[in-house]
This record gives sequence, C-alpha cells and structure tokens, in this order.
Amino acid sequence: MVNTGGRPARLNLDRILDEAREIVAADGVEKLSMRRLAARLDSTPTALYHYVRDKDELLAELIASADLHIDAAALPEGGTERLVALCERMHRLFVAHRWAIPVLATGVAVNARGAWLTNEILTALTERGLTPSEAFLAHETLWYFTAGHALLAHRHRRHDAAAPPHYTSAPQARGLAMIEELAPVSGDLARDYSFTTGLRHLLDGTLPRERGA
Amino acid sequence: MVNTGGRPARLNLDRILDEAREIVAADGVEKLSMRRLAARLDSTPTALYHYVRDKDELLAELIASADLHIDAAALPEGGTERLVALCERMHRLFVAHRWAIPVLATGVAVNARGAWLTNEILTALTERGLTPSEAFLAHETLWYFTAGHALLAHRHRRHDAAAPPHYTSAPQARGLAMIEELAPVSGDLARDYSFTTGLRHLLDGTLPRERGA
DNA sequence: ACCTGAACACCGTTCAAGT
DNA sequence: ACCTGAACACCGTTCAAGT
Repeated sequence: MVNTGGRPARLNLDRILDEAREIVAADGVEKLSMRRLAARLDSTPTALYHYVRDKDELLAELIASADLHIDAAALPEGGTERLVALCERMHRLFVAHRWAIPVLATGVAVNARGAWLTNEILTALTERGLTPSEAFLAHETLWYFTAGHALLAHRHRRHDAAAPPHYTSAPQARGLAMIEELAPVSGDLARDYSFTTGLRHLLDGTLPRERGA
Repeated sequence: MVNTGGRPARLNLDRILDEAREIVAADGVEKLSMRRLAARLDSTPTALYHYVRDKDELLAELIASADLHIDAAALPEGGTERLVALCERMHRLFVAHRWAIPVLATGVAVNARGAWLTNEILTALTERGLTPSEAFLAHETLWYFTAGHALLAHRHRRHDAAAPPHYTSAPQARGLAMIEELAPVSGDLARDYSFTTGLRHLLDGTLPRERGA
C-alpha cells in the first residue's frame, strides 16, 4: 500500500486526470470513484481533495482536458452536407463520452476543440441562411436532440431476457389504433431509425408544408 | 424499530410503491434507497427483495403505476396545434418525472395513459399528412428531443456561484467568430429559448427551403 | 503544502436462519 | 411464505493529526 520506489509518490492534477481517464475508458464512469482512483495512484481518497474540490470538479476537469480529435480536413467544404457531417461528429463525440453529457448540461467549460465544433456548426447554419440569433436557437435544438439521442438510444434492459418489440400489443395498447397498427412493424422501423434520420427531421421539418405557405 | 400496533406490519407491493412515490415526490429519486424505504416501512432492506427483484424493478413498477393524469378535454380538437399541445403535455410529464426518463429509455412498459398519449401523437401526425411509418419515425425524433430537453435543460451548477453567460469570451473562444459575436447576447437568447421553440424547429424545419424545392 | 487514518453517514445485494 | 440479522463490498466527504 505504501509507495516504495518505482512510481513517484507525489500526486499532481495531471497524474490524477490521466489515471481517471484510464478508469473511465476501461470500466466506465460508474467505476470511477475517489477511493478506487486513489488506490490506483497508491494514495488515499482524502489526498485527492487537495487537487479537486469534489468529484464533480474532477469530472469537469476531465472534460476540459478531453482529447476531442476532430478531423477537420475530412469534412465537406460547405452546404447542408457540411452541417450534417458536423452534427454527426458532435453525436459521435457524445456517444463516446456519454457520461459527460449531464455534466456539460450544467454549463461546464468545454475546451478549444469543443468550442471550435460549436463555432463551425453556428457558421454552417448562417451559411445556410440563418441569422446569428436564429443559428444560436437552432444550435440549442440540435444540442438537445443530439445529446438526448446519444444518452437514450440504447434500449438495453438488464433483465427480461430478449429485447421486446418496440410497441407491444400489451393490454394497455388495446383500442389504441395507431399503436396496434404499428406494433408488428415497429421493430423493423426502429432499426431503420438513426441519429441522421432525426437530424434531417430537425433541419428540414417532419411535417409537410402547409398548402399555400 | 419493531412494529407495534398502528400501521400493519406486513408488506405488500402497493404499500412499498406508495411509500417510494412519497420519497421521490418529497426528496427526489436520489433519496430513494432500499434502506431508507425499508426504514420508512418499519421493515428491513432485505424484506423488500421478496417483492421486487432489485432496485431497477422497483423503479419500473413505479413508472408502470404512475398516475399520469392527462386532461384530454382541454386539448385543441385537431391540426398542428393539437400536436403541439400533446407534445407539451409529454414534455411536462417528463419534467415532472425526470428520473423516469433513463428508465423509459431501456424500454420498460408504460401504463395505459402513457400509451394513450403516444397513440394521440401518432394519430395527430398522420392527420397532418404522414403515413403511419413516417409518424413512427417522427415520434422517435420527438421523443429524443423532448426527453433530452426535459433531462438536460437546467444549467444549475453546484459551485462557481453565479451562472456564467451561455457562451463566454473565454480564452478557448478566441478567434471563433460566431461565438465571439454571440457571446454578449447568448444569455438573452437562451432565455428566449423554450421547449416549444425546439418543437417548432422539429415540426417545420430549422433551415429555409432550398430554392427550387 | 501535502498527505494519512479514522470516522461519519451512507449505498445495493446475498445468504443463512428464524417463524 | 415472509421476514430478520449479519455480512460483503462498496460509496463521498470531513477533519484532526502528522511531516
């Protein structure tokens, strides 16, 4: 338990964050605890409190120092396809760092690469004809949908064995015409649905134009 | 600690769920623990495991037995306004039962009233011109946005005192034109943004029509 | 300044034992 | 069948004490 040669005994924020990142990558955030982290660093849980105020601050530091490598060169040059590609990048980052989403929602600072992505999306929106203010509002909607999808789109039950059909013909669906109609095909339809499906809804609208508009 | 008259000693699922609901309503889900729940029932944590397999099942039962009173009479009769009103109802339910959202995402069964609301939204979508399959896909998008917004739209930091402006002019924003331009007004714009703003984006599209389309 | 050890106030879950 | 008590394997955080 006591440090004897080899690894340096003294802590610093970088060592703490590196080790924390390793735990999250290998076992998920749910396995990141002050106690486990300290043990991995041959230290004590309480020693960590000299470097971060609490666990929330540790998570915020983890996000601020995250390596968000975005390959800007691979993006389409302009138009709607660039916007779609940027949103897909954002979605992929969120899926990879799902645990960070609720922390981001509290308003913690992102790093330069995260800010760059936001700026690119805002720019792409204005290039498609929105004013800066409209682009801001559109980005809010994109954020909620993208984060929501990244966070919630894995119907993995812990028990109950095989995944049930999306809409069941269970007793509570009796007499509900649309659900009864969709029940047999909802599984296939759900498989067709992707983040990009929803993204297109968001950009182009889900409803047909009102006649005369 | 031991039961002496007054309340009945024997447990049953209804008593357990009622007490659990009271804890969640009064103190939030984070305060709902098997131990606290058992103590409130003058019982032991382990006794609860005769009625539910684990805590996840307790939460699923809580959702299945939730009282989702939806005032159908107060809804507009038809058209887009009915659809908007239904989605706003769904949003309000999600905000009131925020803790249930991640559980719902795993695919647990909702009760008859929840199924009714889904059916009404699907019906409203078809009445606006979508095929049943298109309505299903549109409902998926609505669900992710609505759940995402309900879950993530409260920028409440635990520390750092006053809420910071939405887009800061922090070092990481240097040279990012749109963020720098929006920084001074982002606070006001964020205040203007509501669930309904995003909902309209979703239904009507955020982008202007391509010319010639 | 940096770190330890003990302590406080908690968790979910299993399992053998009692009635 | 229904319930208890002890136990296992954990949590985040505070605080007095050591160097």
